[in-house]
Amino acid sequence: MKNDSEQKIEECYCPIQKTLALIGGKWTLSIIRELSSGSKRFSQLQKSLPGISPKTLSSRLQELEKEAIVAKQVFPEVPPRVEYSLTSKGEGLKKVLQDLLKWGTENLKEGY
Amino acid sequence: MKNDSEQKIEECYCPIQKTLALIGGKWTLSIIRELSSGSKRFSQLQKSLPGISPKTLSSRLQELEKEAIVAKQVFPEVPPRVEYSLTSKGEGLKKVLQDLLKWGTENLKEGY
DNA sequence: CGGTATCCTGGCTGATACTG
DNA sequence: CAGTATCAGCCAGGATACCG
Repeated sequence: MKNDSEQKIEECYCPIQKTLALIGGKWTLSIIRELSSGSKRFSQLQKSLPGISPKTLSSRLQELEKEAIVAKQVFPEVPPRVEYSLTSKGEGLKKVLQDLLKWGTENLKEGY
Repeated sequence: MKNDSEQKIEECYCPIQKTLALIGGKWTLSIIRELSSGSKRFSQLQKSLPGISPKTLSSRLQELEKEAIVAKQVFPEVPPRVEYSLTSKGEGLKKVLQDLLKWGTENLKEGY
């Protein structure tokens, strides 16, 4: 009763590695969490994530945008305004994160 | 219909980070995959994972053992024999990896 | 065989300054 | 405001040698 699903994993790990590489960055999950509650501007994200450098934030945002996890909307105003938000893919990713959270909570040793 | 599960993620990411840190190592998934098909010896793992250094293999194995993902069994023989295998926790982790694989396959851009 | 001890390197990240 | 450019530091991981 577990054979069907178990086979796949043993054959192909590449998409898993890619997914981990994508969400495994130091700040990536935090960024996704911040955007879970609605779209935010670059500077808002910076304030919400104490310690992140603009360079890192920019990089992570670009990666996530490239994979269509977050959407970037530019408002042609002065001063410039840019808003980032989760796409439906990003919402789907949250599902996976739930499972990760569940497993981690149930199986990881505490007390660090 | 999605509110209940989504809340948690926005409140606590620590176990997710820990889980990612645990399985995010360069070779960790491959090690788990190798052990999926049954217990293996240190040297067998080395052969199955071309390019891994004994130091790295040892480190990953220790981490996984520490979190009870893999079990280490020492046979007091000459020459020494040690076998590593997945524990039930490790099997449970495979479930999560399935979801990761599914999401990655469906949502990640191809062509690298 | 099954590791540990050392040394070393590349890439990610942080800090900071600067620009459109 | 929303980034990019530049430089420096840390650390996972690689190479290699050695040990019980």
